[in-house]
Formats: sequence, C-alpha cells, structure tokens
Amino acid sequence: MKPPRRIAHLDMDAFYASVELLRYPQLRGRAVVVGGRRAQAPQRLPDGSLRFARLADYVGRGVVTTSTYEARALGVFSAMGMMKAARLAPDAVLLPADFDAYRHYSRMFKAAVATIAPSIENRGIDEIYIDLTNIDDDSLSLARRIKAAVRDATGLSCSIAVAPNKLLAKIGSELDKPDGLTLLDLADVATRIWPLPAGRINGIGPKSAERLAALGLATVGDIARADPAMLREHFGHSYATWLADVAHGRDERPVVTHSEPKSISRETTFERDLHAQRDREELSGVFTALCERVAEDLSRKGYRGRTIGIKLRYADFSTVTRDLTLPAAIDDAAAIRRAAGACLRRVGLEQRLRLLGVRVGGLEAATGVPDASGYQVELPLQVTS
DNA sequence: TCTGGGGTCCTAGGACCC
DNA sequence: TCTGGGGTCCTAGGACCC
Repeated sequence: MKPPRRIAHLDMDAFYASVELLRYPQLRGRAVVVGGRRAQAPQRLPDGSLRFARLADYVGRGVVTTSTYEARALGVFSAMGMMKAARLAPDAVLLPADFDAYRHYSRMFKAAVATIAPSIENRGIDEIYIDLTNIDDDSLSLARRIKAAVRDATGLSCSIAVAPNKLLAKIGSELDKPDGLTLLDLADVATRIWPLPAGRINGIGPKSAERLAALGLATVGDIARADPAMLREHFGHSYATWLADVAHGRDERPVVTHSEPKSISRETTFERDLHAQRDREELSGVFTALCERVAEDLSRKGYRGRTIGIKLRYADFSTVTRDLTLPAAIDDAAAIRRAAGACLRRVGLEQRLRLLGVRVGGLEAATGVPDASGYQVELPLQVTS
C-alpha cells in the first residue's frame, strides 16, 4: 500500500522586492515598489549617497511587479497600474526590475532546497512544489530545515506549507505569510479551507469567482455544500466535477520535475499607441526586433518551432492573435519574420495599436540538422573533440 | 491615469482522412 | 439521395497563473 503523499509548496516572500532589499538595506521598513517599464535606477549623488526615484514621479505605462509588505499595507499590489499605485503611495520608493538578479537568487534558493529534497517542480521564478513523500523526517522538521536552508543560501525568507497534495499545499503557503510554516491535513479542510473565498483556489480566477458569486457561492465551503446537479447545470460536467473535488481538498496531480517548453514569445507594449500607416517605420523596426529576440531565445535554449504567431492589442485593449503552421520547424529571425508578416496581413490595422507580440510554438529540440532529403538526422548527444 | 510580459491549458469549429 | 463516426491537425479566443 502506498504511503500518503506529503507535498510542500514553497513561495518566496515578496521575492523581487526582497532581493532589492538585500542590495539596498537602507530601504528596509519602507514602502518599495518594483516595476514600471521605465523606472529610474537609483542615482549616485556627489556625496556618495543614493537618490531613489519616488513612485509619484513616475510617468508612463506599466504595472507594479512586486511591492514590499509596507507598500501592500497602503493598498499597492502586483499587477496594479503604476499611476493608480502612485496615487495610493506617492512617497514609496520605485525601483526598476532586474530579472538577472532575480534569476540568480531563484537558482540559489532552488539549489538549497534540492540539498534536502530533490523532487522539485518549478512554478516560475519564486515558487516550487516539493515532494517530501519519500524523505525521512517529519513534515514540521523538514519544513523548518528547508526554510533555514533557503535563508542561509540567500538571506531571504519564504513561506511553506506541507499537505497531502499540491492544491492544499498551495493554499496553505498563503495562510501564514510572510515567513510562514503551515501543516495541513484533509481533516483541516472544513475548518481552515472552507471559510476562504472561492478565488483562493488555484484555478478559480476572477471570471469564475464572479460566476460562482452570482450563484451565491462565495466561499470554498459554499461550493463544497452546493448541489452537484446545480453545479453541472451551470458549469458543465468536467468543470463541475473539478470544482467539487477542489472544494473538498481532493487533488491527485503529481509533482512534475521535468517539462519541455511549448512556446517561446516576445511582446511589447508601446509607450504611445501606434498607427499602422503613420508609424509604419517604427512599427516595422519593433516587429523585426521582436522576431530577432524570439530567434535568439530559440537558439539559446536549443529549440525551433513550426507554428509562428502574432499578437496585437488595439488601443481599446481588445486582443487578436493569428498563427500559421509551416511544413518544417524554423529558428532564424528572417524566416520567423516572413511567417509572422503573413499573419500580420490577416488582421485589421485601422485602429491604433498598443501591443505587438511574436510567438513560436510547436517546438522541437534543435539537435538534428536537415540532410539533403529534408529528413532529420540525430546528432550524437555528446560530441567529443 | 487604465490595464506588463512570459507562459499553459481548454474549448470549439472546420478541414481532412479513413 | 439527404447523409456515419472517429481521430487528428489547425486556428482563434479566453481563462488563468506567476
């Protein structure tokens, strides 16, 4: 008989902002916001001190990427428009995002966890699931050891929960933030999970939460107690079954320690909306640059793809996509631009554009070279010199 | 003063094939 | 004469997540 699973979810606390505080410890205790497409880096003054940008001085488009808990106390959260954030917290310090630094700390904290428990599923830069099922030691000790290892390696705090599955571990890691440690069991679902708003379930977003609320289902417990036939009627068989399962804390998804990318894309929002004819040159330059960046990403990661797509967002924020599947996978910028250009000819260009994106999907490893017949020839994995 | 950028997964219709 | 049933691929949009 299989032992019950023990799954941890680990979530770094205000990750980007906390990495910035390692660099600028004088900002500890202050409201700090990371983000904004053109946020000013701190300026070194003649007397050697640093002058930080104020949130109130920011102009332009963009959203908050992360904020410190002091900024959150003022109502400033991730994904909030910068202008709105500036109104709520004008005196907050604004820092530009430095993704190279965040990736560096991401690798460090994941490596530290791996020394204790190597079965890790990446969920982006600042979150992981960890399968503790086959690790000796009780869950509380393991969670403490993992938190200590992360702190020793990075100087950063994290919140962690251990539960019988990913669903409960994910919810649990948010129950005691920051620097939290939560242990959850199926027996805790009614008392600790049912009172939570439905939207706290990973997979129930704003749209679904609103549809549920319209049926009087505001909390997880409301869903758990709802008539299954009623759920089926409103949400269909598959989604209704999933809703009932998660509301009862049921989740059998495995921890997936390896996955291959499905698509690689680049997109950019313009500082001002551009017109297809009037701003033709500028648009064309951006388009070429996006194709080149996607091509670089593909070759750096060792992939090519058959499905080339574009994404346009108009001034009214409506979004369209077009894609095109080629007979063979490609990875060079010129070929991507040709295919993406063909996609571009299939969309309306009357309205001004706010965003342009280029995507390559249908990825395959670029380990083979096409031979004369056009078939793929596998190269040896190890090439000795 | 609106609303980033990088992804995944799901749905649904039509084409096409057997 | 009035009409199958699967399976897979392609395309577009949308919800959701970090």
